[in-house]
Amino acid sequence: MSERSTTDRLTPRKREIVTEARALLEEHGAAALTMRALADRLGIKAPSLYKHFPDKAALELELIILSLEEIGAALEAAAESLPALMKAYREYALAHPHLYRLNTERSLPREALPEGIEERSSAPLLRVCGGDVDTARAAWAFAHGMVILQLNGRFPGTADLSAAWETGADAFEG
Amino acid sequence: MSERSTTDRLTPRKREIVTEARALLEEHGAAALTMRALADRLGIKAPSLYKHFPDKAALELELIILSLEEIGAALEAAAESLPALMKAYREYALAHPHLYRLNTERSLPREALPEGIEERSSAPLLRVCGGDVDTARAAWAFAHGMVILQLNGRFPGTADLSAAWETGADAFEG
DNA sequence: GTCTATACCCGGATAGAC
DNA sequence: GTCTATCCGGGTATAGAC
Repeated sequence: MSERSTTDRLTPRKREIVTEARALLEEHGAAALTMRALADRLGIKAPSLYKHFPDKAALELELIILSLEEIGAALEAAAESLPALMKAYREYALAHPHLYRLNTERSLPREALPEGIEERSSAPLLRVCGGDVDTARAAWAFAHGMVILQLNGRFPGTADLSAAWETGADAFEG
Repeated sequence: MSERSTTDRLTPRKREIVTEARALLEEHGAAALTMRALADRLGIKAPSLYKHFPDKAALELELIILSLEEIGAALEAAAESLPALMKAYREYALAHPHLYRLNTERSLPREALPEGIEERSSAPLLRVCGGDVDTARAAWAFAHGMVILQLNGRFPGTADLSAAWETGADAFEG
């Protein structure tokens, strides 16, 4: 269970860069996360970033890892029941919408990910579903759908989303 | 119930352009849908497109309208039960992944949409849910989540997604 | 309705000096 | 590890002739 966290895996300078990248992303969205803007924020010039990361994708990978770790931890802390776990998922995603998007809107670069992180991130859900992978996947799809449709402005402004969440949580508990 | 379809609303030339835009999008994805590439495909130069549409967003709007109409029709044709309707939703989305993405990954430009199209598109689902909006929203979130997580390569390659769909459909029927 | 020419802005990334 | 200078490519969009 050695779970080398982001903190151990990166040099201090790289961690600083990732931290600022995260802040930039969370504050202004994916479109604002450019190598130039990030460099500005760090008080350096864009080309200097390439001494630390080979390309932008490598930087984004660190953000994805970070987000997977945090989601796993948030779910772990709420794994007493499916409704509690869904509440934690919803709250994490809505608290970090741009990071959540970066994480979920592209296919996982599985080969580049630290060993076992994908499993760790979803283990609490699977456990709460009694090991039933079909229920776990369906529940995940529901939760992700609720979050992302809301973030994408797809529900009417008047919609009572908490009621829909409750309906979904109940549906998967039977 | 006058439902001016795309076919009546646009001049023939505009329809040709929209048709080619759709083909380009469906064949090569959103990133490939550029004004230059679209013009190439039509055998004209990019600036000429601006004689027909004020900007790219206006063109994309037509694609979104088109997709909403088609989804509504697909659901209408399968509205005998929730599982049947979900099957239709899944099949439409997977048959037109890039169009489906264009439609769902941004907030709906509701003011620019033809009157009532959003309602028409979702009416079959609401009807099948017996008018219960919470169930309809939860079921939609589930279906969208399943589709988009699959398109984003989020499920393991070995996952039995049909089983997860069935689990979800059952959950919302009780 | 189409063309040519072009402006404009933005992005990621590299070379080579210090 | 940072800099300056620069390349290269891509996109949307406009002006004005035909």
